[in-house]
Amino acid sequence: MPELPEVEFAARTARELLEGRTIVALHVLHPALRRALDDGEAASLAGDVVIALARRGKHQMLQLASGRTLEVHFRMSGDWRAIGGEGELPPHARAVFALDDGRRLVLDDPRALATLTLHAAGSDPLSSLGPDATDAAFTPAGLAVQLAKRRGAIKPALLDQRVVAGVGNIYACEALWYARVHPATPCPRLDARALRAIVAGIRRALRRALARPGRVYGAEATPADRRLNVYGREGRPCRRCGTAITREVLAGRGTYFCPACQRRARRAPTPARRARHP
DNA sequence: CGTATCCTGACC
DNA sequence: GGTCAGGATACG
Repeated sequence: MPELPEVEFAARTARELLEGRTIVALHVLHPALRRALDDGEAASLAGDVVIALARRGKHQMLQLASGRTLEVHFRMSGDWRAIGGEGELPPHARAVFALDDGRRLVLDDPRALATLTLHAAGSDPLSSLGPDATDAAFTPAGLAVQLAKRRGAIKPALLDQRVVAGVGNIYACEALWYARVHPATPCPRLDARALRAIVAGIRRALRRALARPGRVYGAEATPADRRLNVYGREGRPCRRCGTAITREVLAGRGTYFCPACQRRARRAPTPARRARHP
């Protein structure tokens, strides 16, 4: 489920429940969570107070009164469910925060890949994260700097959270469709115009998803949800030109694009790139 | 760089 | 039974 927009909506839910509340207990229900958070750490959360919940990229950071930070990452299928004291746990409950007002916040995660990580006071766990995709600090010029070190394809680069935080497989596909850039285009072949289009495409795809809560993909997305233009639309007509959408695997991820309106750049963008040719 | 891996469920 | 999945990381 979660890319930046879905995490943003989930974070709003969690914020409402958690902020200002004392954690009575954190119950860890799935053993995989213990790889990052041992039982002692989980127990140490009892009595701590959630001062604030901040989202950075796809990470949710719970700032605790003790000065520590509890990082929550949903990975592939995590989500929050809020229930009262009597409510039944959802079928894929993996962890439960019991709060001092009697309510509970449940980490619901079918694939059990989500992580909870406790960071000591004063540590800076997200220092390598790039600018938030929704932030004004994410600019074509900044993207150019990040991509200058890369020779590989643009789409895997957009999925690298050090380049830009919050872009996942769905919105990387969508953004490149808006930008009319082929996902396999080598980074060195992208000129300034293409980078501007990619940044604008990312913003546009995310803005569209952030405009309305709810899933954009999967069983819970209604057919009326036409928020996605290429992802999951293999064989269906491109909404711009009618050409059948193609699916290819790139860097191990399903990659959807229009083979007609997303072409690879034909030549290097700057003379410097070609300087070594005679 | 691509590939395997974590884990479970949905779908063919 | 096999394949695929919205993420990230360890590894060759």
